[in-house]
Amino acid sequence: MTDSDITPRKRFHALDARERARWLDPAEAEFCAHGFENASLNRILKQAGMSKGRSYHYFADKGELFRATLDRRMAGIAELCDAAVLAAKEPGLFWQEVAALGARLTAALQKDERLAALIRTLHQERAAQQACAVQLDVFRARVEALLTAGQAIGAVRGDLPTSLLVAVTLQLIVTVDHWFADHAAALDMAQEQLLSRQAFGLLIAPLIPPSQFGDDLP
Amino acid sequence: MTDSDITPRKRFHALDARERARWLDPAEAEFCAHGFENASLNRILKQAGMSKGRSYHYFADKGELFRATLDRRMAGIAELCDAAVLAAKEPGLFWQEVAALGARLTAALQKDERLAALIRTLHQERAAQQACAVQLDVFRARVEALLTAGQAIGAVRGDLPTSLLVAVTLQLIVTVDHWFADHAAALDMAQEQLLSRQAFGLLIAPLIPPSQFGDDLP
DNA sequence: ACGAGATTTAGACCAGTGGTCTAAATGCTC
DNA sequence: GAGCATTTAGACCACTGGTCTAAATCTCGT
Repeated sequence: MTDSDITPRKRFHALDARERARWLDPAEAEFCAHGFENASLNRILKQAGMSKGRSYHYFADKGELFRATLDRRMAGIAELCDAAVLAAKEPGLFWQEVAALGARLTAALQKDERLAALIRTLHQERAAQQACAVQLDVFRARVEALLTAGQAIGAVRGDLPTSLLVAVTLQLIVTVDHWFADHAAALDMAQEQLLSRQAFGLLIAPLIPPSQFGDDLP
Repeated sequence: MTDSDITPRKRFHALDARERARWLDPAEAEFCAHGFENASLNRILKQAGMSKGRSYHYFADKGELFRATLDRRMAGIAELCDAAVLAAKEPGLFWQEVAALGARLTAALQKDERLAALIRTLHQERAAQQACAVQLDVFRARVEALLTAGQAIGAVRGDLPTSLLVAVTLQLIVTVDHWFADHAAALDMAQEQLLSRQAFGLLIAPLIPPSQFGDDLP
């Protein structure tokens, strides 16, 4: 059989984990250190001792290598997102489950510095977002399902398009995360715990049905 | 006098408006069409009929050219931000002034498509943000002053660091703006007006003091 | 064990990037 | 018009991600 219908991605996937790490370890180091656009493919290749030809045999382009790097780190994250939150039948429980979910993800990111760096790159660079469009859509769909479930039981406001609420929520998550990353050094642990509890309120404030607070706005 | 203490920026500033436009018009077209990083300096130069040497005589680097482009478009925006909002003495009036300010800025951006494109680039590309760090800090300071004034009269929650509220507010502004830019085509004017009123509530929700709504959160 | 055919690999090469530098042209003043 | 500072053109640099060819290697039927 000719290789015309075998994508580089599949070829890479067929390699064993040991061999894949020979690519992904240097790539991850480079992407974490320089982000996506400023990462140099040539530098990665030199570091990994691989040639251009080999690279484009296994990865269609730079984006595919980034995606593979991210995929490896993301393994094990999916199982943190259990479905309990979708089953909640009243707002109090719903938000409690959301808070627990958020805490789990936050803890995972705090433990895995490399993953946090990759995700921050993904957040900051449009080119990286294009490279990972599929994964991002999956994540977006997850958040959308969550918000829709919240709307169904009246925990989330239903007077605005879901896509707008999703966009706002995603941005708020990364913004708050980013702020904590920037200011973590200046906080002791007690402060950080207190703040992150309050920051959770910040996150969900735009989602609360507007009738719940006094409408003294123009 | 030798030119060792004259910066490229000053040299460009000394040109008359007619001459400056010969640089800025092609630069603006390129930046609007391709963003910052993907804009090609060589293409701009070819378009403007200028040489490399001349370019680096007037602009230290690509970023300085982008900054000059943005500066020209931003002239006239500052006067839209009058100080009435800072003088408000009770929450209702404060939010009313904020809404008016937001409406003015939104209208300005809707009228000036090029400015909107440049600002969107500024929002999306880290490299552009670094090039315009000074202007961004000025804007951040403006928002911070506004929020501090709001906190002083109890219109804005005071239980979280101002810098966090500033970060969240800035991101929400661009996110909501972005959503509307993406979905404007699918909305008729009446829908858009209604939505943008509601979206304003979305914007300020994280800023409202938390005691104002029932704390049924974990 | 061998040779044909497919797969994998190395790395020269490409058009492009932002930025530097030299040397000529130009402008300005005495 | 001489002499000097400023301005200008564009060759050149190291580098980018990506393409392509030709050689090496591997696989497999005999």
